[in-house]
Amino acid sequence: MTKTYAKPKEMSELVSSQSWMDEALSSQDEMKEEDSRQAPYEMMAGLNEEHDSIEDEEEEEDGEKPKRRGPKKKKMTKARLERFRARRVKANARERTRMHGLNDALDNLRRVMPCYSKTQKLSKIETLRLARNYIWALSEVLETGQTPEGKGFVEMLCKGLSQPTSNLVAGCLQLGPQSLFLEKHEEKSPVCDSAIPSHTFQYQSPGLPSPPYGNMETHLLHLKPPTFKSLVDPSFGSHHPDCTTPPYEGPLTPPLSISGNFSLKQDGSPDLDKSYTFMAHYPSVSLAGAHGHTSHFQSTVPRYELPIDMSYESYPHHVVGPQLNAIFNE
DNA sequence: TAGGCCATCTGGTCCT
DNA sequence: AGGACCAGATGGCCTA
Repeated sequence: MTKTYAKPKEMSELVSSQSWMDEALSSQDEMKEEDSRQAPYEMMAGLNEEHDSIEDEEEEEDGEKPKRRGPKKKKMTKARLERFRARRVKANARERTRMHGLNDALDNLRRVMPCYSKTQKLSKIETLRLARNYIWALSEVLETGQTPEGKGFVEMLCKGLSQPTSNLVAGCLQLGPQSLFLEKHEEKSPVCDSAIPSHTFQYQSPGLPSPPYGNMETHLLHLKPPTFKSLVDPSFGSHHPDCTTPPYEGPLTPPLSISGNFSLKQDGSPDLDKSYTFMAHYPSVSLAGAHGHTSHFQSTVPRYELPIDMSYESYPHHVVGPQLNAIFNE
């Protein structure tokens, strides 16, 4: 489909022809800026210097244009044009930095989501939706004081998410999406119905995300082990000069095996050296410990029984984090 | 090839 | 005046 956007307002007026864009694009390779998508406007700063006035260009280009109302714009002298361009260049740089900071924050958010993959990032909108659902689901858990029941918890997380993201979440939480969605279909549950219509269900491998997220095997080839830190690591520092949100460097959950279970060392601790794909946070694990009873997660997911005791007490302290440890022990 | 997602540029608006 | 924020426009990349 051809996108039919209106023409940019001022750019076409500022510059009489498309030639500046062509020149700018052709000269992109020569640019020394870190960003190869550097501004065409910034690149064109040295172009069309023969024009002393923007208004001159407007008059030349479009004689049929209706006269603009209001006070007549100041004549754009060469000096004014220079200043304008300089301002624009600076503003563009600021805007880029600002957006990078925003993206960094989104990345940090992705890392604390129930599933996280460096290779297949959730889109921005899906990240926000999942975050909303996650907060909602955890709030429910806190309010009711009960551990999240596997399927119901995943259903809450999946509400309004796309099918691939829903499958990803379900896979990460070790709930077979197939069973989840088929059951949902049978139960006519409103949750996720719009997001994952049964007739479009294309799940291929139980417990694994569907395309475009690929499968565990392919991801396993590309992933590196995570750095486990506490969930509320005080050592957080900003890696971006303009990013006020400290980077989230990990807290993530132990690596999953292809079957979706943790890879364990001989001593029973998670094998952090093993490749992994998606990291799933298990609120049920932590909260089970917090409320002093064991997780129901295993019993609700018979096909993916966890090989270890998933109660908080058995969970490695360095994974959960001392801060949370203190909270849970309150 | 359509459509989704993204980065970037840009002008407008508000605030300091 | 200048910076932050925002939303529209645009083109690139990728996937089904």
